[in-house]
Amino acid sequence: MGSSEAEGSSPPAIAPVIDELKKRRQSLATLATRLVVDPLELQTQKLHLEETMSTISKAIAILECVNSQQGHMAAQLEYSPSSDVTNKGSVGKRKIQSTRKAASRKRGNPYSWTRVTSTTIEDGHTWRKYGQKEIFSAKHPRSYFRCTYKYDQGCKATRQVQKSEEDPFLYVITYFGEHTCEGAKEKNPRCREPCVVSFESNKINDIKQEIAFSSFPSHKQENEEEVVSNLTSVDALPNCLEQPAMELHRSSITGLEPGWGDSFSGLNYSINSYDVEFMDLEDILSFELNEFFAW
DNA sequence: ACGATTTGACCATC
DNA sequence: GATGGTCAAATCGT
Repeated sequence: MGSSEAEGSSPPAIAPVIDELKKRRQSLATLATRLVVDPLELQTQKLHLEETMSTISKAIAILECVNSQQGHMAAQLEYSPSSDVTNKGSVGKRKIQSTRKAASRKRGNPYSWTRVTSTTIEDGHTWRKYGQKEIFSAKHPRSYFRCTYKYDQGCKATRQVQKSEEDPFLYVITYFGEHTCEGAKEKNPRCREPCVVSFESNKINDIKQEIAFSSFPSHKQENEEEVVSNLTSVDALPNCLEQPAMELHRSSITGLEPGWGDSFSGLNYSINSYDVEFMDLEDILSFELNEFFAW
């Protein structure tokens, strides 16, 4: 069943996306040369245009690299939907074997995507922490979150947050399942689940951090580990404040040789199941460009 | 009082 | 048997 499907179904169509990105980069370049406005304004706009083009270039490079690995990766992208919630809402005591069985299948589930970020805040959804675990061979514990609307609306989305081994200031956030809930997204439908390509803005990030931490001035928890869980409550932050920049993290693109993405070492966004991400790329770009030109 | 978090226990998978 | 994911009672915060 699964094997024939893996062979027959074509992997995510990346080539068209690459072409589209190239076209947009070209049009941006053309546009940049035609900007005739207030010199002060021009400087800012050019700067942002260059940043945007730089981001697009990186995306193209990564996509091309991924594209070359597509055949190899296709087999790993088989979607294994979460088990049916036939016993959802059963809050009985311990005898819950069927639920456990279903939950444990998450291990190795390819239908996930990973994001590495300097904060754990704001992805447009509200999360409830349901566990934390010390992970063998990992320095930092892993926190487990489920969607706040899991029981209200049967939303199956979950995420795991863990401090990066390489950089303790970064958090590796792995998402599982898709949100089927309404509540969180209604706050800002623009805020899509995946991280977006947005204009770099350290200032915005600083503001976010400031808001995040000032929201819990008297919290008993002070070390960084605990901040991971605290920040989940900050999902109500202004949704217009997006992540500072989309970046890619080579380690989580499965099936690639170590070092393939060294040239992207400054990048900081990771993808496990990239099909989920690329579906949003067009929207992301058009949104950001519209946002920019609305400036 | 209520909702969120913590944490030890349970259980499936490897 | 080791490990990781989830549950749920206990605890905490507002």
